[in-house]
Amino acid sequence: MLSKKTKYGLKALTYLASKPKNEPVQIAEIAEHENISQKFLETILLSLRKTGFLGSKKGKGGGYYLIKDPSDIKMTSVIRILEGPIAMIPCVSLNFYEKCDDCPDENKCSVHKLMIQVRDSALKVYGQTTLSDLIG
Amino acid sequence: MLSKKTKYGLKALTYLASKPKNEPVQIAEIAEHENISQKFLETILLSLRKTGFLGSKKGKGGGYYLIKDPSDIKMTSVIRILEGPIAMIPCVSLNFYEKCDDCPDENKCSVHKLMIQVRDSALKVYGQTTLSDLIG
DNA sequence: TGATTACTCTAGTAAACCTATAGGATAATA
DNA sequence: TATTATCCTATAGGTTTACTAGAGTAATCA
Repeated sequence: MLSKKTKYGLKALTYLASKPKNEPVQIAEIAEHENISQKFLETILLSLRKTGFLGSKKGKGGGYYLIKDPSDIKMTSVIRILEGPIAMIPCVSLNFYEKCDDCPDENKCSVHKLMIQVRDSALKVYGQTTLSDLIG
Repeated sequence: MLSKKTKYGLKALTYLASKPKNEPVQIAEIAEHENISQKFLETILLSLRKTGFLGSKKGKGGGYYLIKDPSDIKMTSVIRILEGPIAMIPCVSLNFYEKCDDCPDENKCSVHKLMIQVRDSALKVYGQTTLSDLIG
């Protein structure tokens, strides 16, 4: 399941992408337009800023804005930041790999085999989709 | 993330599929072979029996066995029983649809748009994979 | 019949995770 | 200096996950 965090984060990014570049948009405006709890959105936007997607400006006329061009923001990186691994199980994760306790041999594991295919199919979608594809 | 329940269930099904048909295999044997807590596996196999994948026999020489041919068991149905929806968000789920509270218009939602693609790509994998593809 | 075996079923629980919310600190602007 | 808006940490409260306990039921075999 996609967390609310990821969902809200994506919506906020899309909203920001629809605005003129480098024009700060206030949290309150995004929250209201997308029906998101403002306080919750604060923490989400903060993490998107710390990971290099957003810039911010404090004080009057401040807000958040996209740093990169929407067509340069791939879903793979957004999802990994907000949601975590794209793989459904750590033993097939490219960026968050972890061995299974119970598996003596990954290469013989049926779940492993299946989940590699699922991962690759998701990766294909996320890899060819950028923020600019989500607008409009 | 794939739950342990689904992972263990898939492993158990694969193990059963590798055995001669209609020969009951005890929970204890599956649990030991796949390194799964026996008590936990009990509840998983029970739910697979109740949903028509497995048959069971009580008493000495009893156990669980596959009812259908492995090539007739599609991953779509196994996953839906064990894990729940294949979609990552209820508003794009075919079998577990639910409207989002915050979305006034699904068709204009960027998350909706993206998640339909992800759902379809997962569905393609699960739809063309059967239990027999996972053996060996 | 009675002992053993093995599945059936209901509850309970500890830990982890999710979805916020609170409240003060910090910085920019006017 | 007053106002605006982000920054940051902590924590509350609910839900889900991953088991575990223990008693019940049915089948087999001596």
